[in-house]
Amino acid sequence: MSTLVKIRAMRDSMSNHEQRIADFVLENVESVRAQSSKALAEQVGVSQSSVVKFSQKLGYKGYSDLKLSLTESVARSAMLPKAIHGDIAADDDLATVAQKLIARKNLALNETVMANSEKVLLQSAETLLSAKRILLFGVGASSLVARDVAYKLMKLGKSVLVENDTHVQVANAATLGQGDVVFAISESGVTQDVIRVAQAAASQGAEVISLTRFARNPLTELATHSLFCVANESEARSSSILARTAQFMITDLLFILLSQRDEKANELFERSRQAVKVLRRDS
Amino acid sequence: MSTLVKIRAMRDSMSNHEQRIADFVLENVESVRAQSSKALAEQVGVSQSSVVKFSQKLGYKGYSDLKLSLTESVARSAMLPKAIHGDIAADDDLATVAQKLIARKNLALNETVMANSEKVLLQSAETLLSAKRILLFGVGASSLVARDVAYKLMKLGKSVLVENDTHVQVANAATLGQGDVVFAISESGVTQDVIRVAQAAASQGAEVISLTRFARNPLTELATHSLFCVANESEARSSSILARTAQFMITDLLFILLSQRDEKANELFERSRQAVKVLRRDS
DNA sequence: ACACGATACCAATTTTTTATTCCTAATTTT
DNA sequence: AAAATTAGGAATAAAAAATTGGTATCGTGT
Repeated sequence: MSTLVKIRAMRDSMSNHEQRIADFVLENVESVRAQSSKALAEQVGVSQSSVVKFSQKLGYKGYSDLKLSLTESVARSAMLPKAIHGDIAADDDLATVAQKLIARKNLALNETVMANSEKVLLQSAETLLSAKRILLFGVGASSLVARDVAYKLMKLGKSVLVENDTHVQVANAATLGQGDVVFAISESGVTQDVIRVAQAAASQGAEVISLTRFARNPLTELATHSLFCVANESEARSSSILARTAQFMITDLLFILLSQRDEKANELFERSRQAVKVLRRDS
Repeated sequence: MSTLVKIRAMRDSMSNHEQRIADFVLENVESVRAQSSKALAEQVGVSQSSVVKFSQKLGYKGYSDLKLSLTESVARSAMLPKAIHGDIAADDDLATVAQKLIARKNLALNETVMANSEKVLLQSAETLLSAKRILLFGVGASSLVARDVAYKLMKLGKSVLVENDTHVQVANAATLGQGDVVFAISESGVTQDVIRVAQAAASQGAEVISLTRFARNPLTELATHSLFCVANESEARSSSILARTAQFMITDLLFILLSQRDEKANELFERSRQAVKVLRRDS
């Protein structure tokens, strides 16, 4: 669904007419696929050139390119396990809730993977692998994800900094420089604390990897590598369950990539596992 | 793959030049998708009109239509669950790793739900709902899950204790009594620290909810309500990714059950969300 | 073997579609 | 309020696709 996700993500930063095109496309994907730019323009009530410009603004070469990519994503998403639609309702019974939750998590996982470019993922992995030091952080719920990544990176023998206190974070960031990496996690991408730290680090020459929702936001602007989460968290009830699920998808994926790359990984990992085993027995 | 199948099926009943076009398309699906009829014609060494006729003979409106349908089938087949089975290998490429990871997470989610009895899940929810105080803990990676649950319970207005330091945990447990609940998370179910705390709490009359791997273990023996995770973590490489995924499945499920039950939940939750929003804007 | 119809194929042309350019109006910035 | 940037459309250029018309080729029946 990547193209549709992209359109949805950029919708809010679009102009009047562009939004109208976006809405129409989102509503009528199927019919758009078979229409020419002129026909679409007429239906929406804008000029043909606007449709072409809309396509180009989304990053496509032109309208044909958009259409191609649109059919591609539609075909892709049609192959995904059909999720039970509709939000989890207050009177759903346990089995239904469980089923819906699984379906939604699954959708978040799939869409998150599709929302990210292979290139950026691989580059991020390389960057982390060759980093001298890695500063991880996130605010609120994301801080747990940051901490999880930190544990994993430690297992790989990386030098890692995690810290909840934002003041300490800024202080830490100030000590970073060339060859160091900041991994910033923020669902919204607008949290000031995170931006401040990223800014501090970037200005010292450290690389910044961001993990945010799939939309333009201040954090991605700062980042050297932007990773994205897709979580269609329509209702408040679900808290940030899906956002977290999506974040972990990316961090887990990165971790696996790192393990694959780092030849010493398995050895070191095994050693640390043994150490824990010993501890467990002793205590 | 339907389009490619169709081409292959009709290939034999085609004329000389048409077969040449068919062969080229079958060999170079990817590049054809981006080519115009003229370009394709040149590559194959036939006229542009032949390419159009070829498309029409296959049942498409024209060349563009064929191209669209071609990308569609390619996308479809790319999405087909390829090598779902088998571990993630060191030389799997990114797409494969992602697919396998999703498949494994999905399996963990489903099996975890199936491993738990509805009754225990519902009882656990009720227990948490009516608890005076809730002490949460887990060791290592599980401690993050505990913390996540703590955040969510706080949003619901529950009185929660989370603590990493095991000594403090024991001290905390000692203060618990009738009406209090311990939520203990431990993948193995044998970690001494966890058991000690659970024991202390249980002896004071507090209820114990355990979340462990799906097997008999000391912790479930102690627990009033035993919840289980299923994570087929065959290889070391995956670290505790699947275990964590499974643990979150259960805690997320519990959280939703609680939200459903607690009428005040949405209101309180909304309030806390607003508070965070304000903070964000100020800072 | 030859004529007949059918099909294959291409070049040229027409039609359709797409992309660009250039201009105006609106909006934002200074 | 002036300047600069941006949104959007009309007109046009460019490109691509589809049709046409005609010749060559193939197969079939006589």
